[in-house]
Amino acid sequence: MDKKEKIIDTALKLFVENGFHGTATSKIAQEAVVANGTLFNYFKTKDELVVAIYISVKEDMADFLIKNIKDSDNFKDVMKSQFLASLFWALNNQMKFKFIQQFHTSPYVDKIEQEVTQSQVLPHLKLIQTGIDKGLIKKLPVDFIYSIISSQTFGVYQYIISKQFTKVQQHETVEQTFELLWDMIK
Amino acid sequence: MDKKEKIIDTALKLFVENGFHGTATSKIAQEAVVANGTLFNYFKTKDELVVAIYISVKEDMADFLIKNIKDSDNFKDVMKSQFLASLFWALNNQMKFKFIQQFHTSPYVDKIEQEVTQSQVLPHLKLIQTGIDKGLIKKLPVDFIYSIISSQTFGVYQYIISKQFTKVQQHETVEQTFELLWDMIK
DNA sequence: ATTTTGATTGACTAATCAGTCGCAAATATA
DNA sequence: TATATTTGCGACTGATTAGTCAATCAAAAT
Repeated sequence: MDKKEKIIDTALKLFVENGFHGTATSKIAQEAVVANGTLFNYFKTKDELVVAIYISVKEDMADFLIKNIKDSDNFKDVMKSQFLASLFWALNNQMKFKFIQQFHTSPYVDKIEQEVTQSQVLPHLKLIQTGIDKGLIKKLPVDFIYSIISSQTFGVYQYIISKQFTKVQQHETVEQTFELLWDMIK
Repeated sequence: MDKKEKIIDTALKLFVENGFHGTATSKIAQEAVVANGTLFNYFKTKDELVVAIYISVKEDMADFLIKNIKDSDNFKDVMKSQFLASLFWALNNQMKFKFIQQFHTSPYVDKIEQEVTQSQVLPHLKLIQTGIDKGLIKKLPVDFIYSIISSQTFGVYQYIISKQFTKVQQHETVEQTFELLWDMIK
């Protein structure tokens, strides 16, 4: 197996479990069954590793969302498919989702260039803009609506995790939340 | 000035700036103009300090919210006053708010007893229950609605921070968001 | 068969860390 | 004033840390 990938996977797990600074590089190397020096061959510093994981995880999610855009001419359906896909991904990649949250609320966020982040939300902003142009959702700033939807996603995620829902219950809750959300912005 | 308070204030600032493990206890003591050992007189361990700050900050916020409950028989007004107060506090105590976020998405959350957290959200849950009983808001699980509102609060906060709004613009945005929220749950 | 190349290793280090401890100063009690 | 208690100090330590580097290895290229 690719050592770089192994290091990323192991580090992701340990970071989520013990925090960024709470995880020693030696521990990562040890658990990844790799020499200490190998880690630093692939990542010049520990910080570089953290940022690399963030980018990798974000790409992973972005790829999934792109693949799941419902190609319908019904705007609400398209919005819904994206909302469902986001939550589906989060619930099926809890460690990665937690990592993103941890990263976003940590001082590391400042170490990442705006462009990287911006390019990933752009498709979503465009989708929202389309809805506004068609008069299907309220005339509000696109990034305001995006902000609301994102945090709502996070909120439902937390709620679902806190309960021990079955897949069916999870799906019901997500559907229900989208309807609420839609009522709000339509 | 009270040394314990000075330590908490300094630690809060440094933790938000550099993360929990990224901040050395020696650095905290130094910046608080206090001896290294003094810090450990007040807090047995670094972890204890982190948790103490969390509790202190949470109390601070809870106190503010209690003081700002509008004593009206108009349910919507009461809800609104709480929503506005939450955001007002967050915007005027950004460091403390950031600390809470950082804490919530860190492995430290597990170190805090459920009871402490529960007692602080209870008044809000009760308020929501009242609204449901009176048939003023939708019949959904109270903690689900609480989840929705909380994440909405966080979302608007993030949005307002990302823009550089004047006080007036901030207020307008918050008011507007509450109306959206109300439309969603009513 | 020999050389070259690049990946991999793990012992090593200088720095930093959380936490200790014996003592001094300040404050309270008598 | 004398004594007791609390509060504060900072040099110290043993453990741990991120990061280095010269040596080794496997495999490909010559």
